[in-house]
Amino acid sequence: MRGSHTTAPRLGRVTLRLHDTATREVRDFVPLEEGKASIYVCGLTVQSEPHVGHVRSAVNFDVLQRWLRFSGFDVTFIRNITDIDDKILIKAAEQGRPWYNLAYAMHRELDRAYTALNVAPPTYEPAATGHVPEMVELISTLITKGHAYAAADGSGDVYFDVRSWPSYGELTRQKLDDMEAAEDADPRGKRDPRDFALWKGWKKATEPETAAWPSPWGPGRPGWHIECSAMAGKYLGTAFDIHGGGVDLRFPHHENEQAQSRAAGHRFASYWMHNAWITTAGEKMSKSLGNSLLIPSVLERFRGIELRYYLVAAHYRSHVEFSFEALEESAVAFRRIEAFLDRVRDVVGEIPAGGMACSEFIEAMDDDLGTPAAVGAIHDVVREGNKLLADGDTPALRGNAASVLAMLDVLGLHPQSPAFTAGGSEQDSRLTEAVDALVRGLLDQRARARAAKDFAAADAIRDQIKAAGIEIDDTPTGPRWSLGTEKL
RNA sequence: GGUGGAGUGGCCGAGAGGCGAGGCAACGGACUGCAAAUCCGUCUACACGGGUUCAAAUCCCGUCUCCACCUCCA
Repeated sequence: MRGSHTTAPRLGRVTLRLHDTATREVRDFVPLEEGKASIYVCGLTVQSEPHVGHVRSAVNFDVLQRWLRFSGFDVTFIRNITDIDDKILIKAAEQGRPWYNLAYAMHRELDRAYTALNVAPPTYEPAATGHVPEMVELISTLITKGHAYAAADGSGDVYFDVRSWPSYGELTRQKLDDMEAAEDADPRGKRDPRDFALWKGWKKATEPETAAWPSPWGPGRPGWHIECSAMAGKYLGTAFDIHGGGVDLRFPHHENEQAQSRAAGHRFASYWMHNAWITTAGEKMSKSLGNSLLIPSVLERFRGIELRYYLVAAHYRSHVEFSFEALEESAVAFRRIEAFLDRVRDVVGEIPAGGMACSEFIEAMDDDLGTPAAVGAIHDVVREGNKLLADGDTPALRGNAASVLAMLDVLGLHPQSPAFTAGGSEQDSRLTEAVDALVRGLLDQRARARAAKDFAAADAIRDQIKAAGIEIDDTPTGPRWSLGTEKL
């Protein structure tokens, strides 16, 4: 079971397979440049507080990033922030504050959520508003090449001309003529109703001056799709390996991105990866959103590491029906792993770093990031470890636990990750020591009562400790205490 | 209308032609003063109807139900 592979780089051996939405196949991952992987993932539009669905995407692609690094790739990972768009402007206006104030506040909320879930920061996180010149340049290129035009109605809008790009629709295998034309949409200055905005002319009457940038077509702001094309081009070049995002972005966003970038002469992404939805009550979260699904609210009931485990235990391409019951079950399963590691630490001390991942885990991850099977493999190793613990085989146990830790780390679930231990202050550790001293005193009394076969007294002490929210486990090496999982 | 996806045991969730993922719950056993934890075992499921095959949850045909996207939702 254990150890035919190590954490050493596995360059030269192409073993990783990824599902490519464009071909709808699981294909060998062959990077453009040996040993390197470049990834662009669509981040969020910072218009409201992040909910569970938003962080799923981030966690899924964080696992991809970690797995590529573990596999020895030099990873460049770009995840953008869309900090200017219709909804931000509308919401900010409703709330009577500047749009950039709202966007920044939501961006900070998002960062907090990412941190709580141990989502590693990307190589760079470009914001749309910081890249308007690059977008203007790309739009100009498209106009020059005959794939875009300034609207004839004098609005200052610029549209991509879908009829000028024959392969439009290739990513989602749709034919232009089969697409439902938005019948209610006003044609504005479009040549075809399916043409999409690259640049939106400033609407003086309804939008603040701060939301308009200069351009050859007059003041305005970029369309959504062009942002990602421009930022991906700036940080990853005209060709890169993987483009990711949620399934809903396949069309129109990713289709449009690809059309724009290829029309401008870029090869763009080699692989497209899309994470599935997480719904509640059968509905997508944006529809059924109550406050309870916002990240800060979920984190009042579950730890970040538990929420992350829940998300990682499902395959990224599988639809997840979110429920607190399922999250609770998942948390219980994770605590089983954690409790094992705690018990091991009592026996062997600090578990060494650099453990080996088991081959089942590696095979699962190489197969399109098979995190469910990978998690299953971790549970198998934990079961082995529990036996070693019972047998008192300390040397084997050390390796076993190190393996568990290494695998957890790849999934971003290492319990000692700074993200999960942060907040522990000097005050907290003193508090822990104080509680430990008190509990130990009570446990000594209980031990004396048990030695005297006075089980009524012994159990009374255990109940008293339990009433304070502390669980007692009798182990071969003596009793140990831990904070109970039920909140008082 | 077009495109993509889903329906699995009490529950959550994998798998994608043969060799019973994993977890939770339940039950039986071991261990324990009793618990808890842990280990061993039990519970043999794949929406429906046909078909292909020595063998189908997995492939094919049909049916039903559900979901997402179709121009600024992760």
